[in-house]
Amino acid sequence: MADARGAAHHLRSQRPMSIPYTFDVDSTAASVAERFAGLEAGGESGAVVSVAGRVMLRREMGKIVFATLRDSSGPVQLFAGAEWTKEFAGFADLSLGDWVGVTGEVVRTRRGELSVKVASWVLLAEARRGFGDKWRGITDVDLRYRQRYADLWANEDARRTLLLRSRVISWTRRWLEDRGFVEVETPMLHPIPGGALARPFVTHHNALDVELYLRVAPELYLKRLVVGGFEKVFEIGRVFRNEGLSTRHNPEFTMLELYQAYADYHDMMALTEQLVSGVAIDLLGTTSLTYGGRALSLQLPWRRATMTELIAEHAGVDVDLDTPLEELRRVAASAGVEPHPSWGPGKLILEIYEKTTEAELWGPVFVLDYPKEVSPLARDHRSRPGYVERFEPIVAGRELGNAFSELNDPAEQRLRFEEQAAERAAGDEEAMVLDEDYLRALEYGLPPTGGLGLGIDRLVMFLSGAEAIRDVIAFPTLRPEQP
RNA sequence: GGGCCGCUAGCUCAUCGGGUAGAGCAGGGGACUUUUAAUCCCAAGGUGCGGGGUUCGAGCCCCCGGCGGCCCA
Repeated sequence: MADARGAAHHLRSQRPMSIPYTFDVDSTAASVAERFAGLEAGGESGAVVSVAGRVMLRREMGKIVFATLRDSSGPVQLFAGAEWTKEFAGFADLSLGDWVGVTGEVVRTRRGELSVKVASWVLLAEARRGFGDKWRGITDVDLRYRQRYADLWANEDARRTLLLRSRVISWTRRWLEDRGFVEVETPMLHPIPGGALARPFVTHHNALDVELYLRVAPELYLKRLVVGGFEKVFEIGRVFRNEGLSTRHNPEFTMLELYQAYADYHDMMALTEQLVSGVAIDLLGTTSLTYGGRALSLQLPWRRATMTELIAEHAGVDVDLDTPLEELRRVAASAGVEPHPSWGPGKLILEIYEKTTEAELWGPVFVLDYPKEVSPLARDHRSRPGYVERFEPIVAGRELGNAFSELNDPAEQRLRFEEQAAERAAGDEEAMVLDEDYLRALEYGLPPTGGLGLGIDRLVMFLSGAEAIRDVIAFPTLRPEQP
């Protein structure tokens, strides 16, 4: 047990003190600050409060001790003195990180700091490990994510970001419900992975003895619900994609997907820009953001431009589906793409777009009209043969989502699935698998429907200024710690 | 997968032409009745990521591996 002893070496010794099961809190740090904002320096309010939280700083000066307590609302100073604080010596012995409950009068010190003058206090939990450098916090990136519980206390930004995430999700939910959308929950365990071009995680159900897949998207189930009569549905939930980790990718992330009957992708664009600019206005008070040191305006309306137009703008080449394959391959290759022989013009154009254009698109822009070849679930464009009515909203060079006028013709959907099967056979592990039950659902009749998927993590990223997806996820996926 | 950078006390970081390591904070002891990262004194704290090699001697140089970061694919 040499290791255990070594690891425990820096742990503080346990103090014999009984920990109560509850503590009656009647005020938060923020409420104290608000309620007694008018108290003058040296003033005594006469009001007694009970607060609880963690000791963040301590200033000990003999017969008196100042401490900074923080609860989830913020900091407040504690002011203890040998003459008025029960068990003063114990209070003076508190360590940074200890949880305490405190009762006392709200006063303002001579130096003007609003304080709770500790009459009595109780230890609620002992911090047997320190929270790192009290000024610099924890900066080791790996340590921050592995020990998020410590990071969240040590780094205010980390807390603020997760709080914003919570507000974004709750705001979105309310906003959609106000517009008549109904929240639903669909399976996370899929017998057939579908709804996105991505590699799934595989798992096994023992009782049924079948392979199941963690969902890569809820899409196909949500559209089944539209078939079943839910005209406006949405789901906010986790999806899982078996891909690498990066600043922008976590294997599990949160998607908003919504479907609206009788609507098309133009309606989805309007909804997207209203939702995103609305959440910014309501939660941040502005549509003028800064991301990565660069201004980002979410002001409406957002630009709408086709993929081929944008490629022409950014890569200086005119490409289209009737461009000779050889030329598309040449353009792709000169953009640094290694064209696979099985790729048709649509896939080549998409690759060219992703390589030359996407990252250059800063300000919100709807990239319209994707090649049918790469969009197996989107409906044919009403006037551009070979394209579908699909768009991706791009913000700060990243795709924020994906939307289309949904393909609702079961025969056409079957053809698309068969093309996917061919690509899968050709080695594309991200290609979709034919889903007979989904086709059966379409045969019952899916009305014209607009669908949208929005990446909540990415939305929170640019609203919060976080440059890594890990910052907006409480517990991002990490390589397991070595024992 | 490739390139670059990093890994030293619980945390944040130093050190040197190769001579087996130092500070701040935290934690421990002490002083101090209005502090704001309080201050001051004392003591303690290290398998320098792991393994090889070169060398009289390696935290430092070389090789292999591990983990992490950034960039690229």
